[in-house]
Amino acid sequence: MSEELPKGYDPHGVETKWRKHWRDEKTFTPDPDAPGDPYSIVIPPPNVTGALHIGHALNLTLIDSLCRHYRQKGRNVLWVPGTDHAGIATQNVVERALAKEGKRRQDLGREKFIERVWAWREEYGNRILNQIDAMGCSVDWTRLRFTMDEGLSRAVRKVFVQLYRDGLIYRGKYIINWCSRCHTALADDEVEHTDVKGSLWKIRYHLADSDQSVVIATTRPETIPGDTAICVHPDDERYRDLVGKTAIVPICGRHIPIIADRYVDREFGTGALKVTPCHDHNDWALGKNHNLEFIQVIDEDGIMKPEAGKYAGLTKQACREAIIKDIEEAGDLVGIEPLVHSVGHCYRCHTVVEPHVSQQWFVATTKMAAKARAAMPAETRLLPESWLKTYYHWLDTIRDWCISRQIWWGHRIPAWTCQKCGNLMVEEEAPHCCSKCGSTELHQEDDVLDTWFSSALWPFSTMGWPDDTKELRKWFPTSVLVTGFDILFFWVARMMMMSQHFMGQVPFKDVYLHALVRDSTGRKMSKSTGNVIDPVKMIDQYGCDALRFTLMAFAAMGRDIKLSEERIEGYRHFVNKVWNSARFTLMNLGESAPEPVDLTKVKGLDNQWILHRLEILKQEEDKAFEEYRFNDVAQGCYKFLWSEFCDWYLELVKSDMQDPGRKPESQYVLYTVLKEFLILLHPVMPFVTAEIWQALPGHAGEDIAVMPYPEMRPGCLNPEKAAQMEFIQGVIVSVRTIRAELSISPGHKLTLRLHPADEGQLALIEENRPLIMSLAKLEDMQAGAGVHAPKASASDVVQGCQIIVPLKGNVDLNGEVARLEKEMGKIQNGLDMVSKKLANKSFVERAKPEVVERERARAAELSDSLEKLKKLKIRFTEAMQGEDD
RNA sequence: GGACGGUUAGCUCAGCUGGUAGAGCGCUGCCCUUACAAGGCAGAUGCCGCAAGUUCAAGUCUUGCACCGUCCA
Repeated sequence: MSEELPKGYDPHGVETKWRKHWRDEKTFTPDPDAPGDPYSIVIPPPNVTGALHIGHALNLTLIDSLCRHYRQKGRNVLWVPGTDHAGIATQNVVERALAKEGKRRQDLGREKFIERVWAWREEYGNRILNQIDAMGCSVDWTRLRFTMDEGLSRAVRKVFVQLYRDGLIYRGKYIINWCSRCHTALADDEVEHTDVKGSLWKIRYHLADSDQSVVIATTRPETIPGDTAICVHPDDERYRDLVGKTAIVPICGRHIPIIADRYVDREFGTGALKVTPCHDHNDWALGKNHNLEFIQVIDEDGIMKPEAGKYAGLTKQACREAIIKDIEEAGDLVGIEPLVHSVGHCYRCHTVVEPHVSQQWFVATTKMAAKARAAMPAETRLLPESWLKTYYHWLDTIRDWCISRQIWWGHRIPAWTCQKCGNLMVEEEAPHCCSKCGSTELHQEDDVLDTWFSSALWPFSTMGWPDDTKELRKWFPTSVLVTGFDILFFWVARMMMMSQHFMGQVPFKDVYLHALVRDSTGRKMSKSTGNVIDPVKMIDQYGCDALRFTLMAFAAMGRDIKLSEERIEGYRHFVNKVWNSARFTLMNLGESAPEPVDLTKVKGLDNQWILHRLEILKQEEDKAFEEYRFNDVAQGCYKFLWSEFCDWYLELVKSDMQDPGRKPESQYVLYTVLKEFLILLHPVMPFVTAEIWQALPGHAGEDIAVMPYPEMRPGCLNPEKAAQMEFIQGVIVSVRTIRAELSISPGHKLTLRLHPADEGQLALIEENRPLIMSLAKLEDMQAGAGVHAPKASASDVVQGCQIIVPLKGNVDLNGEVARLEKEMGKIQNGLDMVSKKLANKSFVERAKPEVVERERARAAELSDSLEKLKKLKIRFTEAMQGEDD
């Protein structure tokens, strides 16, 4: 027999139990040979150093709901979990730990340091995985992956070598973004630009062989020692005669040319630009185009180099101050203006990024970007579509991708240089000797690859590539990628490129970009602001289902989510409501499953109605999932369960349960509706639904996670019966309203007289007498055209049917007059609006006939109601004046 | 400077292909009616940012403006 459920839902025990069950039973480990169309998703790998934050929680909830839904739909679902090694971030964490011991990584040496990172990962790297589990994610734990695993590392090496041989990876000395704190190069998109208050210094440069001078404007005086030209716009009248002449760099006296280039913005500053090719990306381009000298004056640690002359050894900041002071003393400081300008910062540590010239490895992106661009939306759909433009723009303006990082934790670049002859060898496995001279003195590149380089392979490397695996054949390309829009470039675009190049096809059919989770006032959540909502804490406090449901309910496409703890708390009430509706159901069922009846032939209007509503819900949920309308998925469940199933159906069924003639049918419908609803809700709330399911008679020991989506039952669609139910509900609400507004105690049973509009209504009323009696709390009900209606009655009109509630005892009669007048006012307003429309000739002529017809019908019904209410009011006032009937 | 998004009830937000403004929370009143007080019943609340245009009809389509936000340069 089924056990009785406890009165309130307690998530803790339930969640632990089901998590363990799913893990132990390998419920979510699919068999590639099993039937069913493949459906696959790879997890956006969280950082191993990370802890679950609310953004992950949203991401995981959405993915899990998709996986569970499509599993129900009979698809063969694979969800691959895993983490990435987060080169810079992880190295930073371990270095910080070392620092506490007073050590630097250099003290350990590369090998020992790497060991140390692995040890750290062994100890702490599982935290995020456990948290993924706590979210109830139906991932396949047997296929857990890590970007530094042997298999994935092999994929990285193969890709690197192949791209190198295809001429798409090259090494060269270029200007890149340098973080002097992380001590590594960064890719362009790893630089975050933020507005900073700075100054614009205007400095005079004298011309050689003339007493002329030119005033340039700069935000970075410390780079002056590295100046190798002055640039103006070719059309700028002010400077036209200076072009081709030679200027003298203040302080160091170097002679530099004055050149002209259309790049210069004449409006900015003085319209004259100093050019420092080694310390600015745009100047680098100018330097290349105009064959300028390249002089590097700032080193990798942000210290001035010997090339900076007397300023050598100073920090950038100290140098800036010294230079300004010197220039001012020389009388060449023309002015200082405050300026807000955009400055690049390291996305990992927020240090100001320095453009820096150094030898790095690059991926030539132009060709791959063009292919990735062309694939959307033809082969891969991007949702919401509004991101397409951004995606295109990024790919159109892409520069070669700097992939080398001067750190130790990561995939070491598989390139070896012969120490003897300088031969460069790029190989998947370490060569034993030089391919040219045979020397065994080989040195592998010190740099490692950008973490995103390995992440870019994730959709196929996790499935075993470069081996030809069953997984790849079954599940690649993946069905959808669900991730935050913030990594559209970092990750999505690069996966597209790599997948097209190596797999010959796009990595996913759909990309769904979800929003950012913000705090209730719309600010980004961050530790420093102290406004973070910790999902782990929320799960602990309110249960995982409540958290998931909340995130889902707010996940409207293309919009950020403003979240507050109160909302999660609010949806916990919903979890409890589900729980209690199940308790009620169980109490009204026997010990074994009820005898089946033909659901397309049920007799009770309440049963016909709820089955109809359920059918609609099934269709809507299915469609909402297909269209990634997650909020509609959640709202649909909420509305059905609370406003229809609990508020109406359960109340209606109570009266059925008193009637042996109706009980068996209603028991079976109740049982079926709850069951099917639980399956529909399961993708959003896996735990509570699992727990209830196994408590249902006939389902002990079952796991709802493997139950199929309820079959569609078109025979149960019944709009006519649904409309009839709405009429009955209207009658009940009307009586309730009279009761509430006239302050008649809920305990007091009322008498009801009904004058139906037609025979159909009368029959309907009679058929559903017990339902009305019980929900409207009546002691007596009489319906029919000739039924006596006392003048001293409260009244209303529902779809033409007159509702008459005889008033006895201490009832506020004035209250009823006021109530009637208010009601009539409302109807009059509606009638005025419709009449105005119908009086408009153009409307009647030009609007669609069915629209006009609908308005006419409305007008008729409204004026009918109004007429009836007027008469009822007259009778009522007569009664107040003492006229008996 | 460019791109994108937002502006609807006190708060947070839904409103698809134009046809009587919705939900949740909050608020007010009444109720411990044996599934649930984490509940029930009933109620109040909206120049749908501003302005113009298209249309018989605009929260919905077009344009302009304002303010807020994000990304890119």
